[in-house]
Amino acid sequence: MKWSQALIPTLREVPKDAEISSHQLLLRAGLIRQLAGGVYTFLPLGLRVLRKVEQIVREEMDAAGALEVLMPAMHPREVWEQTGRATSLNDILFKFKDRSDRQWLLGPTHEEIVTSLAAAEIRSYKQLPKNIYQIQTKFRDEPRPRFGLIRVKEFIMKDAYSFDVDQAGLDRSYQTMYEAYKRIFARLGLKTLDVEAHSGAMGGSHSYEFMVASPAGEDRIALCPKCNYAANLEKATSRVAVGLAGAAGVLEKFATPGVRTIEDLTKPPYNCAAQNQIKTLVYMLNDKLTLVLVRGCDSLNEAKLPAVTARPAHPEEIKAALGALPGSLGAVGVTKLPVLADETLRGRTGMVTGANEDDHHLRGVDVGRDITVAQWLDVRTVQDGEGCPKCDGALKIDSAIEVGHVFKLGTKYSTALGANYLDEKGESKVMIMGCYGIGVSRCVAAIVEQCHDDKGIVWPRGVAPFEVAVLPLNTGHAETMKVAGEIYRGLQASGISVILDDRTDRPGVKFNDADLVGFPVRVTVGEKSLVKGVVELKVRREAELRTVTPADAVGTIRDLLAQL
RNA sequence: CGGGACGUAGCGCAGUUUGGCUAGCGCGCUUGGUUCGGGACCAAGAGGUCGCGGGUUCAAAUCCCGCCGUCCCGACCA
Repeated sequence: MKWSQALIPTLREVPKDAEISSHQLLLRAGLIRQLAGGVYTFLPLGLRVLRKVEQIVREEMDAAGALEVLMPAMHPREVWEQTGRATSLNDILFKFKDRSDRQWLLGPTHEEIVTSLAAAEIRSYKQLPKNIYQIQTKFRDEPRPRFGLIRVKEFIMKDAYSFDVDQAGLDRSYQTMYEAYKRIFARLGLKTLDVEAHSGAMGGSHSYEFMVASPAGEDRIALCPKCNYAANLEKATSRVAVGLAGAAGVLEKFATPGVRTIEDLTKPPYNCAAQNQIKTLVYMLNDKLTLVLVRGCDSLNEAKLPAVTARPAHPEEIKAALGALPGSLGAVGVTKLPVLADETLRGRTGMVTGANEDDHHLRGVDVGRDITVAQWLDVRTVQDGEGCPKCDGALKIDSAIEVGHVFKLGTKYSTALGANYLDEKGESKVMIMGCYGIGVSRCVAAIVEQCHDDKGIVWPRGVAPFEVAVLPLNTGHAETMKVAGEIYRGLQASGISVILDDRTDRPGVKFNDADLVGFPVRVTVGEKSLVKGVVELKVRREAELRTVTPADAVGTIRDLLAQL
């Protein structure tokens, strides 16, 4: 490709609407352009990167025995009604009608479609296992698109779905995908953390997310630098140093006019440390009003609640059940409602909690003596610096971008959509599913987040839009153009992707654009070095400048690339 | 959906507080010339519904009302 004939609209200045580095650089390097909030065009260079990512994913999926298909982006609504997700996912669905008023939606994911396919086409255990995947555009009406390509309304995803006869088969399929994912991210040049994820109320036993640590990430993860324990904050646990028990005391009610928060009680005249308070939260768990207790210094992790459906109770519900409003709630003496308590409260004495009477609290609470706890469990959110659950290290909390997810689905969709097969005995059984996603377009952003410097992108070789850029510095100089042209054609002939910057711009422009776009290797052909009989090679991610004779250039570049 | 900011040439911005003649600046773009190893210089140009609609006024980029769009924080996130 000759630069003069390409469409690479690099930007000298940082676009106003871009805050995170991948967004800025993808725009500045001329890879993407925004059409609307969360909707982007991939320009030629961006598309080349996207295709490379896709191809790596495709090769590894194929190698893992998965079968590529292409499912529709538009789905009749009825399929989604069969699993109930037309309703449960309603808010993120793009919906429309055709000319005869039939209702459609744009697929936000494809469990329904692939399971319908399996139900229709797979009948016998002899046809199993199968792993079916696609690379497809997905549509989600995100309430808030943001961060460039990281959270968008239209994006490209690789989604794979495994169908097995039994749990052991699912375990194998899952393991195969897990290993394929490791290879995929390594080839993409992404350093990922595989973290235990919250698998949701419907989930199976295992769910791992592949995360790229980045300040632009929307997920929070807890990691242990010492033993590599890593978990999504929704799931993370920790060793907590239990504070000193307060003096065992007498239960006593005291007036706290105007006090509504834990923090209020930490101030004079009460001076009650947050960790010696009991935070009483009221939730509707599986439609049953339930009290949930954590220490005042902790925050509840809703994902850990043992329920399929959970929502905070409304103030009216709370007032009706406990006789007080949030701010003065407590579990002392409550027997009509189940009480769940975090493990950190076990055995605590001398605690302070609400009295279920507005503007009054209780002190001297002995949790074991005064509160009827139905269930002890871990429902708190891990905080930075707490002990690692697997070793004696300390956890760090970081932001990360989720680029992949492997998940044991179970039979939710196969049951709803009748994906059954006949086993050896002729009995009808339901297929057991796993699903495995990779955010392909999101990976492009994640790679840029991880691979850039102050000059621009530093593409890993495997996904670079071109592996080499050849820069003839003075296009008016015949010898320069002759040498540059020979190297350009030589690289092409060796199967190396190369762009020739034949623009008439000054050298500085070319150097800066090459750095900005981030080609792994740059070849500089200029009069200064030509008189010495050499051209210059520069590896984007290194500072060192090498010189080689034009005749040796192609071979040296091939060697350099092989090391990248 | 709640909170905040912004919307003026392709990009980045000034001008809006305090209404006033032909709406400016830098970069980029076009033409000519001089240049040519890290974003050149000179000269001449092109390019604008000041987000949209309504209102106030002799007069609106500027004031008022409504709407739309984009970004950030939060809520949400199969």
